[in-house]
Amino acid sequence: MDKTFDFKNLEPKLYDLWEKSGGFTPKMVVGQKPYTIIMPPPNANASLHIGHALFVTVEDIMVRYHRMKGEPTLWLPGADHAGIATQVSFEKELTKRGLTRFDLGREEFVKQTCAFTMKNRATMEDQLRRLGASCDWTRKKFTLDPDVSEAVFTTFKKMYDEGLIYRGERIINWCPRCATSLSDLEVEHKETEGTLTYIKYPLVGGRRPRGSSDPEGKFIVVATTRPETMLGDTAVAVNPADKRYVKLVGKKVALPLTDREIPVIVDEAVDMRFGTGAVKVTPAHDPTDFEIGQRHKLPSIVVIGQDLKMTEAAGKYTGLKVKAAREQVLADLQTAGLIEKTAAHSHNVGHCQRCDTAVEPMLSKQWFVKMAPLAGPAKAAVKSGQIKFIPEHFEKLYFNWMENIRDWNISRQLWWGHQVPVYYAKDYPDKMAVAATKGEAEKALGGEVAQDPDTLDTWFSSGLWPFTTLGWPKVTDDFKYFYPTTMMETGWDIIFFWVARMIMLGLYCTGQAPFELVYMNGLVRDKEGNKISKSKGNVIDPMVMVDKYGADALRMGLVAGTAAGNDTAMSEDKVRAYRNFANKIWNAARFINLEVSAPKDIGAVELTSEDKAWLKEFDAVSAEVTKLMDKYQLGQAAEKLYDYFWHTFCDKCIEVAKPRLQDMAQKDIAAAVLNYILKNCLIMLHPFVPFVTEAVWKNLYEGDLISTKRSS
RNA sequence: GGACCCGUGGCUCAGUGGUUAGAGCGUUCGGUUCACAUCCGAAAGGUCGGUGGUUCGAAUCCACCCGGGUCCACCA
Repeated sequence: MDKTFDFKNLEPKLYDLWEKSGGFTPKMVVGQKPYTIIMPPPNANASLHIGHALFVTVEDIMVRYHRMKGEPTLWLPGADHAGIATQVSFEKELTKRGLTRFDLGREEFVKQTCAFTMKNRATMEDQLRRLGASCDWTRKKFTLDPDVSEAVFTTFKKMYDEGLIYRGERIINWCPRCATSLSDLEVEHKETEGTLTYIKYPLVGGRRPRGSSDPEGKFIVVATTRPETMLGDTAVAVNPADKRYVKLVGKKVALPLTDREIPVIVDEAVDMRFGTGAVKVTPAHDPTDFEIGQRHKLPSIVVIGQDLKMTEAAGKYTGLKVKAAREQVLADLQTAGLIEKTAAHSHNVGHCQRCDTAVEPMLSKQWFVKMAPLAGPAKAAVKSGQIKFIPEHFEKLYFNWMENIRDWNISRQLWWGHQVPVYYAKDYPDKMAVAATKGEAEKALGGEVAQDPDTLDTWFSSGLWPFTTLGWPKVTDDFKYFYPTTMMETGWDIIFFWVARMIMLGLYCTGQAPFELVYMNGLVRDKEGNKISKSKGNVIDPMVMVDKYGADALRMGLVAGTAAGNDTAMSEDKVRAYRNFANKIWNAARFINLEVSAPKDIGAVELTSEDKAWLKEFDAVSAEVTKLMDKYQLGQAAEKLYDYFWHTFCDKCIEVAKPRLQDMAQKDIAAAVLNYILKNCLIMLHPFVPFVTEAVWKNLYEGDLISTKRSS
């Protein structure tokens, strides 16, 4: 054996041996409960980052642990097309070439994005191998695989037929850069400095409102941060309890800059303490206003188009960009003497999660999933303990979201993703059919059809992932045997995006909760606890760590001493420390290999009381580690093993044994004990540091099956 | 506005009712290089944010307070 563990040379060889041996493919034993993890499919649009390395490590540890216990163990790998994320990322590439997606056209764009994705996917899969991921590559899946897509379309149709998916004209989040609608989750709110403008709306035949700030009594004053939307106002609302306005309710105001008159109405949603207590209602451009509009059957007037230009409904402002329209509206109001005052006002403005462009709330016809009927069973599954979260407190977060759930906008005007399975008759575009395949649509519509250009929210297919990967809706052997799965391991940041939806859709589609356990890993942060980001320049590339210190070292660095759900601080120092640990294992084994030949079984030698004490201590550690593993306290299990192996086994057992190994009378006994503990430590350590333990094992117990010499 | 998390040695964090509170990195002193990119031994360093309570016993449970962070949310 070499003086040090040559991870650079050995790790890839070992992985190759593992993969070729078929050991990652489980044997399905009838009657034996399998241990199953469906890997969260990494987005196939970039290399793996340190966060991926963490989840791979945690999952691989659990999978190796259960596999070694003799359970049929499946870890199914995959890749996600990652709709909007990939599209935005590829569009950035195009921008560098001075192109937009519209220059390419949809077909060519999809083709190129696909090539881009496949290239990234291959890289990503290699990186998983380098991290030691013992997943079953024979079962790998991609979210755009034909069978997965078919399952997605089938689900869409089923939900449509059962009234859970509907098409509706509602206020959605519109990203003007991506030119698509977004779900509420894909919008990030940012505190933005704005201006609150107080605008006077003249009363029609009005009487002086008591306490009004308007001395003439001819106006009702509203406050807004979006003056240009006034062109689409269809009412002014006040709180029913607001005494200041009680006499104005039911009256009309003349909407400035237009020739329309709009009513003054009452609605609970109005906050008396904000602004003047009177609010302009623009149902087409504000979510609250939309709801007020629904309650009062107000018309919706769209004055801002998807291109962020004023529509024809905006009269003389038609064609102006929103910002220009705002300035013009303000100027015109000023001229008319209708601006009472302005005030600085900071408020939250939604931004696109992917491209950071300010999102425009907009009335639009989109597809939605009705969430309330799905949320009920999903809440119950967690409440009843059918699904458990680790750590438990994330259940509160889950309930909190479930209880305030709103319908889910699932249609996107993107090009990369599953095209919605909605078809229109070519000759009669009003005739629509939802069908799992084009053939079915043609049958239903009796002739040629055109497919709706929209695509699905990428998280829709993700929500089906635990079972589409196993062949559902076909009742395959895999589905029967491995579903429901055992554990879903993922980051707490996608608990709503993904975990909640998998539970809802899993229960809906299969009638069973898709997994028993949700293990939340934390975020990997830098040494100072900062979020890792390219812009901060504190990125730790997992592959660089693997190159410098080995995958075992990186794995230990990621999990040792961390707890589920807690963010973990990562540093090169830490990885270096565990590189030394991997080497320590190697050298302890090397020492025993040098000093001991053909060790006897501990049952075949006369143990001293001291030997018995060593073995007893080992047994205690072994029991404790097992207990920790079963409770998913991996960080503690890793630390316990580290501490025991280094500071008890190496520092004490081996040191004390050194003189005994020179003593003919003691030699066999000492050798047997050392060998026994080493061998069992290797077994327990293997899930954490699979490479060095495997290399040692092969050298000591299987003969030198792999060369430990550096290849020239 | 609602909800959640955290506050433990210089730094980054484990530990969630029970004997002298732990690890990694860092610091100090000594030894060794005879398995180890070294390694070993020893040491310094914490009234576990504060106050009150429950308990035979609390870093660990409860209440309040202070400090830090995060998420959700339609105050225009």
